[in-house]
Amino acid sequence: MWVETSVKTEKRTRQEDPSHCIVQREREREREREREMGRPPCCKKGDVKKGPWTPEEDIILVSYIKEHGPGNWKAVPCNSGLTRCSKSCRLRWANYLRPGIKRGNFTEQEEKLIIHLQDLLGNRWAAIATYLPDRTDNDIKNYWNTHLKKKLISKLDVDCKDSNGSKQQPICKGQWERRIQTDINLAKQALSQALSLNKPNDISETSTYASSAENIARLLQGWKKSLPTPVASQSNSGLTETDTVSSHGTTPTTTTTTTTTTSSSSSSYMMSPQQLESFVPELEAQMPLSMIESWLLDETVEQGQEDFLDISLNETF
DNA sequence: AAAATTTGCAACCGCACGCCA
DNA sequence: CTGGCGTGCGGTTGCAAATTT
Repeated sequence: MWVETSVKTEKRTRQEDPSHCIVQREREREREREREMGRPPCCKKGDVKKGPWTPEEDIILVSYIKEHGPGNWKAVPCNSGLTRCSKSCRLRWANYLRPGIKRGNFTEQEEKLIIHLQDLLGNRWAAIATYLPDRTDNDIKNYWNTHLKKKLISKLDVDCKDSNGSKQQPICKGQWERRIQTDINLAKQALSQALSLNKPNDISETSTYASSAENIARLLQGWKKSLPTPVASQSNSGLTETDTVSSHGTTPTTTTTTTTTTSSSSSSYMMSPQQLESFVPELEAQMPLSMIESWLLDETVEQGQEDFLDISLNETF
């Protein structure tokens, strides 16, 4: 769905709302002041194109990133010739163009996982997205808002009607115990992954891509492998195909794989590689690493990764 | 068949955070 | 220590497609 854009997006300004106009004017003034004070505006208004991206723009962006790697988004529009704001470029890359993105058709497993994680983490989509490495936070957020929310609401309605007269607790008893337990499990899982640095990635190849994005993303095939060195100052977006679930806490591998996270550790349940680096020695000081490892392994072997999910997921549904 | 309404989702906006000079 | 800057995140918007009337 590629549409001629700029004209349409002009309409996006919410001028109808008078209160909004006041706020808008206030902000304009603020920006003006900032400009006078020396702070350059993020993007020159007017020069920046908005609205849906065209395939041409996509190709420009992809080939630029192919050459320079993601990151330093500020420089992208200037150097690539795109008339887009740096933010827009980053977003387009992160949510649509970067390789390894799986789109549409959420599986039942994914659905359950999202519901479960949303229950645990709230609307921290970036954190949730780290558990679904081939999905973007935006996608998950949209899916939640459009599908899952309704699904859950109607489910709760049915539950309430079913349990006529009895306690109408949507979430069953002992939820906090289970929640805490699951939190612990999540933390353990993250740490476990962080500790098993040498384990090969077992993220299965994704098979479904958005058709248009797929074509463009294919331009990148081979690029990642041929990248001589990890690009300096990698941003968090992108490069997921080889990325593992890394984001929930694995430290960067020392292979040629560029490590990134789709989110910047906004979750308290997860640790950034930096955090882990400082956390692990700290922990190790308190107890030997082997102990931690065996503790983790014991637990995960006993339970199995899926078990902990199933338990709570089955309860969620 | 046309109009009205709903749905899905790409993209924007503003805020917050971390890094660095 | 502080402020500027770049980046990431979550909420929200609005367009196009799909569905209903």
